[in-house]
Amino acid sequence: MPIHNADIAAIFEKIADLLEIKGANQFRIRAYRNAARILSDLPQEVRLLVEQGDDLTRLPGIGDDLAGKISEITTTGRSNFLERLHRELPPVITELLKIPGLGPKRVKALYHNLDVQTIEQLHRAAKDGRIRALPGFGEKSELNILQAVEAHASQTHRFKLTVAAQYAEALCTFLQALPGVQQVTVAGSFRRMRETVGDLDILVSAAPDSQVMQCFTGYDEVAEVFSAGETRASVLLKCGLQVDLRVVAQHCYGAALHYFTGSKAHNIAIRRIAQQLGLKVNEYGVFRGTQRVAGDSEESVYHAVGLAYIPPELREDRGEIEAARAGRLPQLVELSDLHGDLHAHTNATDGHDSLRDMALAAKALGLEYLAITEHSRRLTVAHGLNPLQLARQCDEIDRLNEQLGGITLLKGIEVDILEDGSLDLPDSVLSRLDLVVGAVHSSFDLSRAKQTKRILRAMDHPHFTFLAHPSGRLIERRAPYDVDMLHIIRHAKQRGCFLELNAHPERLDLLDSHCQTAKEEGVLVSINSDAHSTFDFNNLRYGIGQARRGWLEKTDVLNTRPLAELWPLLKRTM
DNA sequence: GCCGTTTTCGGCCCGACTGTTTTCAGTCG
Repeated sequence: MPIHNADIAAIFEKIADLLEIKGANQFRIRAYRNAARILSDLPQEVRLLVEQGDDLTRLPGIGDDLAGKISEITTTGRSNFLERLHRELPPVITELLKIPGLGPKRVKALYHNLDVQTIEQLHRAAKDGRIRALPGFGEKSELNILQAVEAHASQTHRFKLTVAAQYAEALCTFLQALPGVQQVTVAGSFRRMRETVGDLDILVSAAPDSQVMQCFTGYDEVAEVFSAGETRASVLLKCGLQVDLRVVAQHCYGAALHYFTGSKAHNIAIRRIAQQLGLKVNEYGVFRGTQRVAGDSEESVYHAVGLAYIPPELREDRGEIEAARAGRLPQLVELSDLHGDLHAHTNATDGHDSLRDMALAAKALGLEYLAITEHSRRLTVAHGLNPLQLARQCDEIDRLNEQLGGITLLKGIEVDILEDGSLDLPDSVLSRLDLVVGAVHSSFDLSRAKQTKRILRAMDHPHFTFLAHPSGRLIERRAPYDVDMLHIIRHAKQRGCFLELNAHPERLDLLDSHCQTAKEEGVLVSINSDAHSTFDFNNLRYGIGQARRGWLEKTDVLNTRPLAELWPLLKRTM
């Protein structure tokens, strides 16, 4: 069974957890966590680098020791070091770190004094009143642990960006209307457009005498207040979403926004640079000694440490700081750059709205073209079209294009890629279309080799235009199928076809790291709504967010082209 | 455990809130 980057990252996280409980050097622990993050973000499988004999220490944060451990894990599937740690501490004990309020020191104390190893044992110890007697704990701590354990049973999960957006919008409207409130911004992973968010981080600037904190903790939707101080509060909404609020004075807004947007790794890197320059960065500003030299705006924070402004979507410590320093940050694609949408459905299959309504909605958004790409016959659950039905729709599109002004409908299909890599409709039918979108909707569990071969063969088809939702994952619901994405991207380059970034909030597929690879390999990405109703065009902004996280610029995106420039790109040359 | 335009050793981001404490450790973001 091949070892994936996520497997190695999980082992490193486990090692870091156990080292923390043991009380090891905090920087050693950080090195493991940092390496876990680097590996998770890496677009290529590190196992392949090991097989090729590449020097792993070229990766940031990986030195001789960790390179050796990575090689060991990829070849044996195990880590001697982790197993040695397991002999000192029970492996399950790291579960205890997931309980809010329990960190390494307290877990260690609970284990050594009360032999607590599992969450069940922790629950019993708290109920029996044994925890309050431990040094450093008290009655309040014991009660908090009991409540945290009981809440843990109901599992906190991450929220999809679109879902979080609904709660965020309502809360911002509420906060903005409070007396004394000047500015309100949702920061954190939401602002960085991560595909899911674990909590909402909201920044507010307000007059010193404002009652914003009290109003926030008293907000209708609040189920529980975890903490509430003068400048910071943390609550749980009834929907299960945690919200952290930070209030600062207006003149600190830029520094606070930078701090509260993260990511943590990005902030640490920035602060380290500041340190080298004899500066200190915190949420109140940039300081030289006691003198404040920047912090009104985020731009001023970056400039103070000698960098160009870095857009939030790039702030993951994945090379953006080096790029900013070298003056080669990308000019990220924007929603207004899109000239069209190349993936949409109508009520002819599983969509809700008519051809005409979809066209008018796209036109109202300012799009110049919209491709209609229904499912093909194989996908019976979606009422996929057979050749005759598709021909009729093509006729209808021709008629509509004569009537509609300001928008052009393109004739397409989202054709199933069958298990052997052939397409679900005959060439004679596909040849009439403006574009052919290939998609995998079945046999998700093929081996990596077979799944990759299936897709490569589909791309070889002379009419194939781009691969829809390339990884097939559904966020929080279905893992991506196992494919060699680098091979697929290179094959797309060779064949002159493209990849989709599907903007549906459940998909956001291509993944951001694969967008970067596509860009590096010179393969254009098409950012499409996969709209099944006129409302779904709203999803394009999430696709743009994902594309920006993947460093894509206007020129890297297929459908930023005006129609006149798109036509020749749709006609395959190879 | 990593890293270096000052370094191969000695550093490693910074502050708020809570609870158990009498001045601060632990946890979190």
